[in-house]
Amino acid sequence: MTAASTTTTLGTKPAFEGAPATETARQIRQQALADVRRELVLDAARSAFSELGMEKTSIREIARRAGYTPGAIYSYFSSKEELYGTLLSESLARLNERTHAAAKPSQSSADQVRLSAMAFFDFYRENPRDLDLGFYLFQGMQPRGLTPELNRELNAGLRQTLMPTQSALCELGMPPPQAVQEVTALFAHTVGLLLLNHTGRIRMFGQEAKVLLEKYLDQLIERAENSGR
Amino acid sequence: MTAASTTTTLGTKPAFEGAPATETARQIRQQALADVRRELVLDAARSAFSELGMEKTSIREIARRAGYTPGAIYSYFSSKEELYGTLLSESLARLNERTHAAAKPSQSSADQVRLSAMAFFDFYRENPRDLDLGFYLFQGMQPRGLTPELNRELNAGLRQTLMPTQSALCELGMPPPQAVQEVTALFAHTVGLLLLNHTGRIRMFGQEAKVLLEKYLDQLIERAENSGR
Amino acid sequence: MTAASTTTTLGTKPAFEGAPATETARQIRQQALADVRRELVLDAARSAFSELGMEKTSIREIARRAGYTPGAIYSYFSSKEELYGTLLSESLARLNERTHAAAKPSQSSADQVRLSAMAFFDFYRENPRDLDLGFYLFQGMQPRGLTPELNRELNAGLRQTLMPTQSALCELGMPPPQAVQEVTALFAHTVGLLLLNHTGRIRMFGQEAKVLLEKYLDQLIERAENSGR
Amino acid sequence: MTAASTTTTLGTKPAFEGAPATETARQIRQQALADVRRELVLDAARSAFSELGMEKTSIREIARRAGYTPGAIYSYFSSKEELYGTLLSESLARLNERTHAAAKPSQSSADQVRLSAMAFFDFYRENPRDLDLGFYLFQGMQPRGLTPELNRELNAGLRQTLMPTQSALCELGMPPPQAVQEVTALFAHTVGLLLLNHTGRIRMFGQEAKVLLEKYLDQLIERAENSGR
DNA sequence: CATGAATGAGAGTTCATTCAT
DNA sequence: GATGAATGAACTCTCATTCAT
Repeated sequence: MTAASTTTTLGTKPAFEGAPATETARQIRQQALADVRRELVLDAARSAFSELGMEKTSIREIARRAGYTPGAIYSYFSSKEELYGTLLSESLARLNERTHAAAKPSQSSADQVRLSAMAFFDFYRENPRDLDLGFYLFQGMQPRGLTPELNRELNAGLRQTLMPTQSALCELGMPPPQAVQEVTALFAHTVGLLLLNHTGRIRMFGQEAKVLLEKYLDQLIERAENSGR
Repeated sequence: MTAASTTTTLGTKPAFEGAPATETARQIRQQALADVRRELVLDAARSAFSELGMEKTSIREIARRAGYTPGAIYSYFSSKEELYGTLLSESLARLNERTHAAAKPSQSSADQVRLSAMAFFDFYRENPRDLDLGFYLFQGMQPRGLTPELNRELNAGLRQTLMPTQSALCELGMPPPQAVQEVTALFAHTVGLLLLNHTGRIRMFGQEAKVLLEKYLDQLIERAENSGR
Repeated sequence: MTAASTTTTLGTKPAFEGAPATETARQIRQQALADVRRELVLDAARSAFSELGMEKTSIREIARRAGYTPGAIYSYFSSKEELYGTLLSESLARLNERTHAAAKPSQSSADQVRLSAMAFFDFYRENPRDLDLGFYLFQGMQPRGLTPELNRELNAGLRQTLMPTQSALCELGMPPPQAVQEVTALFAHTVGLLLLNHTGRIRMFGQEAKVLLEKYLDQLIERAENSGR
Repeated sequence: MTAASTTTTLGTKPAFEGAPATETARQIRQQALADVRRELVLDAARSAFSELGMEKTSIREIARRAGYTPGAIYSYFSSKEELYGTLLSESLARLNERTHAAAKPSQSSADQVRLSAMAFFDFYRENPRDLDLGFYLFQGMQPRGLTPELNRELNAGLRQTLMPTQSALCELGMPPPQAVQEVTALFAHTVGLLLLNHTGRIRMFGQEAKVLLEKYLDQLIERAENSGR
């Protein structure tokens, strides 16, 4: 900016009346660059979280890892919470991809239930910081400092993530309303297991989270198969 | 001093043989007073937590609510973490009482399962901040700044809480190892539902946490009754 | 960014060859400014020390005098001890300059002993807070919170300071091992006198520190001159 | 106080017109007890200092070690500084005893110089915390918070401590004014060596404090013996 | 005389955020 | 867009001292 203005004769800002077409093209390029840099910040934030945890990660630390100074972060995110929100949004997108990729039409519906549910479980098991992120932002009744739009988007993303499992249950003969109910229960069950696992409490009982989830899925599939009759 | 004067008629100095006894009486009263004040601090902490959440609650805020200056808190708790630990410990004690009171020998074993499990659920549903407390302190692999002894004590307390349900399952004919497994799964399921409920995510699915838990318990009892055969 | 803009001729961005140079120039200016401000903080610290003494000087007080808020100090020094260490380091550098400047080759060796030793004495006599600083940081077996590197640096600086005197003693004919010993004793003697002077205890004896040091130096030079024979 | 009032019938305060003789006897006993307890506090302070150092020793810690609560300390000392002052006063008394005991009339005057000076050195070498105490209280121009009386008393005590050495120098034939001067210089030299030793700086030079002091004393005695001629 | 609860001031330090450049 | 200096409010915790009992 400062540097840029030194070479122009106007010294203030690029002329609007110049070549609009080029201007637009350049704007597009600029936007692309901005997106890349924004992603760079998000990468830095992710790496900081996964190494230091949610609480020890400061804007300073994220900036440092992104090769920026703290102030620069605010060019891309208007607050820490917004940055977190975006991070969660991307996390949900990756999760979504995993659960959808897990359930292929070539498999039996039972397998689709099992695999999509397991994909969900494995995602958070392998990336416990993504779990932290979700807990951090959804603590309390109103999600912290998230804009309502982002909140709705996150909710929709989460809902979407469970669709493969829900559809597969329907295909097994379960009536849609019951499928929704079962998917909700499955979601709760999975989250509970992940939490016990993540906090180490499951060792208290001498159990394995994955084994328990497998048992739960067996029973769920049995209920689905029986529901049709 | 105060105590001493109560036993003498002259009001100046205690009789020799009276002294030790009265001394003790005074100590007991003093201790009782101290306990009351300590409890007052804990009440302030609880109220702060429930209004502001765990992270926004500072020693300053707790002191303010207790009518103290920050330094005074350290007469009762040597650190913030110790205060939190005590709070969680008391929370678990209350929970323990609830689950044990819920399952009476006069009831059928099936009802004992249902009622003790529901007592657990209702406790946290009614006192969502107690849930926060547990999550706060058990975050990460090693509980934050808790002494290992307190950690063990808390683990034992939690384990104890689930015993009524576990015993009732055994009485229904379930082999002990399976009962432990089922209780673990039940614990996870309940925690998951509480979380969805607490964060409002369950509305997303148009479901009721309590209904889902009831369904889960029906299935659990059925499994228990069948396991004997 | 700046680099990217260098490819157009339209004047929105700086020319290729100009950018790096200006960039560097700006960095240099920025750095110079930063150095000035850092020195400002050190000045404030020095003034606070000299008025309030070492222990009553807090980061808050230093910030106040420097026209900063407490947090700003941490942009320049990562901790109170680092600030103190820097202060001591600069103090030693000034002292070093004085003792080296005092002993010129044109003088007789005896005068070099006298003048360099007196320079040491006068420096601390005129700047008693520099003495405090040294005592503060070198209290106890391991210097308080100083990094080992800084500690080594300080030790080396102190050692260096006494070299002019040591060399002059050798030139007077004193064997090096004895010169080291004598310089150590001289150092102790000087520090002792400074201390008595600084704490006012020397008045107790109705003596003058400088006179005593002069006598000591006369004897030392005599010993040096005799040691050759 | 309370105890005192127990013998009166008025129950409020001792009657002046009561039995003065008995009152006095009891008062004396009381005073003796008070002195013992005061000494107990001083012992606690000494032990705390020698284990924790001057800075980490708080009134709380001293009280704890004395078996008292913090408030009780103020029955014996009106402030922390007064406690320190008393401690230093006792320290000087012990030192005094040592230097006087070291120089016996049966020894040669030269030995009396050597032994009394060494007694001084050894005392502080063996009890480095007593050195800290002196430095702590005599820092800055005006001794911290000491009453002028105590200050004078301390000065006199210190002066007294060096008398055996001074007298012995006179006996060796040194004129009194020169003896005072030499004793002052010796004092400074010793303090300087103790300081270098205490802070570990003497290792920098590869020297031994005691050896240096012995050399200094040899020279001093030689000067004394020559001064008569 | 002794307690012990409480104060009040202050310590060092951290951090999201702002803003002139 | 980016810098980086700076703010301001917050944090946990310590301590000498006071005072009603």
